This record gives sequence, C-alpha cells and structure tokens, in this order.
Amino acid sequence: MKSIILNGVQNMARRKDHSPEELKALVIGAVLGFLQNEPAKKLSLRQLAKMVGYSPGTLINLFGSYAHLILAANAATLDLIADKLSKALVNTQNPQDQLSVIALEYLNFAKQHPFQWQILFEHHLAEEDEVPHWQLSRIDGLFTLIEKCLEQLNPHSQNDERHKASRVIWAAVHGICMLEVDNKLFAQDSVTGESMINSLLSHYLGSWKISNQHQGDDQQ
Amino acid sequence: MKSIILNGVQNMARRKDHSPEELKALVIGAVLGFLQNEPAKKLSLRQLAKMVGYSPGTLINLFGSYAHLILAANAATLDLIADKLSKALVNTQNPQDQLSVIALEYLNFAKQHPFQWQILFEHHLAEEDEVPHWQLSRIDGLFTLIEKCLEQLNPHSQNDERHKASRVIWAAVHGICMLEVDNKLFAQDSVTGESMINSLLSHYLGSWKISNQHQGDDQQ
DNA sequence: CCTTTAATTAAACACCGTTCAAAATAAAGT
DNA sequence: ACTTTATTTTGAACGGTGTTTAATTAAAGG
Repeated sequence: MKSIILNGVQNMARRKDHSPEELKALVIGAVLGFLQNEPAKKLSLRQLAKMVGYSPGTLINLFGSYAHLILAANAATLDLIADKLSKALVNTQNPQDQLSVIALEYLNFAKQHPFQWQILFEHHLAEEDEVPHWQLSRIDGLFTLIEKCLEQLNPHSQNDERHKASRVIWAAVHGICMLEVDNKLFAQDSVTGESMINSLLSHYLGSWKISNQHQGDDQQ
Repeated sequence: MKSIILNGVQNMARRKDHSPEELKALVIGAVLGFLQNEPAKKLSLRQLAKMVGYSPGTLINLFGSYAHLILAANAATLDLIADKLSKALVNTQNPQDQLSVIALEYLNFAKQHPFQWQILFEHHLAEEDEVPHWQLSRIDGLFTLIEKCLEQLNPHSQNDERHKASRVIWAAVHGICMLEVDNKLFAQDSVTGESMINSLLSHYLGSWKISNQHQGDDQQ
C-alpha cells in the first residue's frame, strides 16, 4: 500500500477520479452521516479526510477552510429542511394548520437529527467574513413561507406586522426546538415540544389574527 | 523570573498563595473577562492558565477537566442573571409587567454579554456525566419565578398549565435572544428583540390569561 | 515528446486538552 | 532544628486539532 520510498524523503499524489462537485457532495455526505450518530464536537477535518480517502489539505483548498466546509454542510441541511417543509404543506389548506405543520415538521427534523440540527446554529463564522448570500436567501425563503400563512390568516394585516410576527414565531419555535433537543426544558413528561408548539401557536395566533381586523391598531 | 537551571533538566513548582476557592474564583473571573471581548471559540485552557499564572494541569485537577471549568463559569453566569432578574423585579407589581421585565432583562444581558451568554447553551457536557444538581436548581429557580407571575395573572389556572406556559415563554424568549445575539433574525431595523418580546408576551399572555377563566377548558 | 498547468500530497507548524512522574513546597512528627 | 510525610504544582510527553507549503504527480496542450 505504501508507495516506494526512494532517496530518503519521498513521493505521493495520486489523482482520484472525482470532480470538485462530486467530491464536495461526498464530503458533505460524510459530515451529515457522521452527525447522525456523533456530536459536532467530535467531528474533525482529519477524520473527515480519512473517511472520503483524501488528505486534509485537499478538503481545505476545496472549501477554503474547515469553517466553510461546515457552512456548506449546513447549506445542504437548510435545503433538506426547506424541502421537507414544502412537502409537508401540500395536504394542508387552512393557514393556521399550515403554520402548525411547518413548526411541527421543523421540530421533527431537529429531534431526528439533533447533531445535524445543532451545528446549524452553533457554528459561527469568524467575524471578518460575512454569511454568503446564497445562505441568506435560503433563510429568507423560510420566512416568506411563514409570512404567506400569516397573510391568509389575516388579510387586513400590514406587511411589517407580518414581518414581525414571522420572526416572533420562528424564534419561538426555534427556542422550543433548541431546549427540547438539548434536554433543557426540565418539564414534566406531559409537556413535550409538540404540546408547547401547539400552545404557542394557538395562543399567539389567536390573539394576533384579531389584533388588526379593524383600523389596524397594533398592540405593540 | 525563570528559576535556576541545574543538572541540564530542571526545576519548578512554586506554591502560590491562593486557596482552592480563591483560585477557582480567579479562573472564573478570567473566563468571564475574556468572554467580554472574545468569542468562546478562542478560549483555551492553556491561555487561561497563563492569565492566572498557573499551569494547565493545575486548573485541570482543580475543576476536573476543561469542560467542568466552563461549567463552573456558566454556573457563575446563571447566578449573575438570576441576581439581575430579581433586582429588576422589585419595582414592578403587575404580573404581566413582571414577565416583561424578566424577559427584557434577560435579553439585555444576552446583548451586553453575547459570548458569555452563548457559551451557556453551546457548551455540552459529554453524555456520560450528567448536569450537576446545583445547576438544575438554578434553572428551576428561574422557572419558578415565571410560574409565580402566571399564577398572579390567572389565579384560576392549574399547576400544570402554568408549568407548560412557563416553558413556552422561556423557550420563546430564549429563541428571540439567541437569534438576536447571533444576528440571525434577518429583520428590518424596526423589528428589534424588544419589540418581538413585547409582541410575544402581549399576544401569548393576552390569550393565555383568559383561556382558563371559566371551568378550566384548555386550548391544547 | 515535451512543457505547462492543475490537483494532491506529506510534512511541518503552532496550537489544543489531558496524563503523569518528578520536583517543590508545606505540614507533621520527633 | 531536622527529618519524614503528604500535598501542590509543574514540565514534558502524548495524541489530537486546522492550516500552510513545497514537492510530486497526473493531465492537457502544443
């Protein structure tokens, strides 16, 4: 297996048969596969390189850095989530039910892929380089989805009211998912992520959808 | 400064004058001081040891491991937050205002100490050792605070209804803080953490407090 | 076939948390 | 005061990390 050593110091560099895009997909697959069983803390560039049969350096000049490699994996995760959400929506018409489906599907993903989901939010880029635009547009798509439901829920609502409400709902659902995945709810067994999401949506939306029925007087 | 070298290989171990408790406080102070300016990612045991003038090994057999050192610093942070919350509450009587004060004070802490706040939730212990009980009781104290407000808000509510609502509120507020600190809200400037918390509390509580006024029929 | 270009690599670098035997100190015994 | 014992504290070593770089190889162009 080891190549021939000549001259005391020697050799290597055998070109594999993967295009850059194939290799990227291979690596991202390895990341997500690893995170199915092991926490993000245990992931490393060197292990990853071993898994896909390339050297650490190859992965670095493919993605730019280890941080950007993780970012690429996170982008794939976001795509996967967006796909699940839109698929879950096709059989639901009522806008409040749609929001419920979105939130519960999101929770479901977090519970089924806790490590993959955690790394989405625990991975911080160095402050010098900003989040790439393609990442931003993915997130924007999720917000737009929520805002559309809100518009159906209350057609009299203003744009900026829906904008704010979408952020509140997203953040709240996200907080519930996070504490559920981290097991930091310290709640009795009857209180699950599902029941919390139901409580949140029914109460928040119940009040929100009637708050602007007449002459647009916002509460806050 | 360097001790005398004799015999080719040499010396060291000058006993400093700190009791274990003093040293712990010194280290925790160094952690929190560091996190005022630098992200958790850049913190390390070795730098920390240099800051307080001890060797890495000393800190390890003081706290057990680097992970437990961070845990101790997080405990100090939780105490600090609990202290701020209870102090902020003394001038507020109305229970809904109290909840608002709690949430806004919590948000304020997160914004003023983002790195210290982030490490509270991004630090995961290895699964083999559980979260210590003194940590759990601290968190339980925060929940009890919220549940007391909810009881004032709706004296007819059941114990388990308040239990659930306290978790929903806490998780939602937490989610808002997290996305605000991480700059992941992608919202227009008018939508701030404060306005989101106000929206969340007014709508959620507005519905919640009347949901059990008569014969205890819960929505979920 | 030779040259150029691009891909891939091993090795080196500067870190990291942890372990451990040895060194230095303090405390106890005489 | 001296010796012994016990306790801190440490440097050095170990195996790991992400990243850089010079060398090597394969492929492409002429």
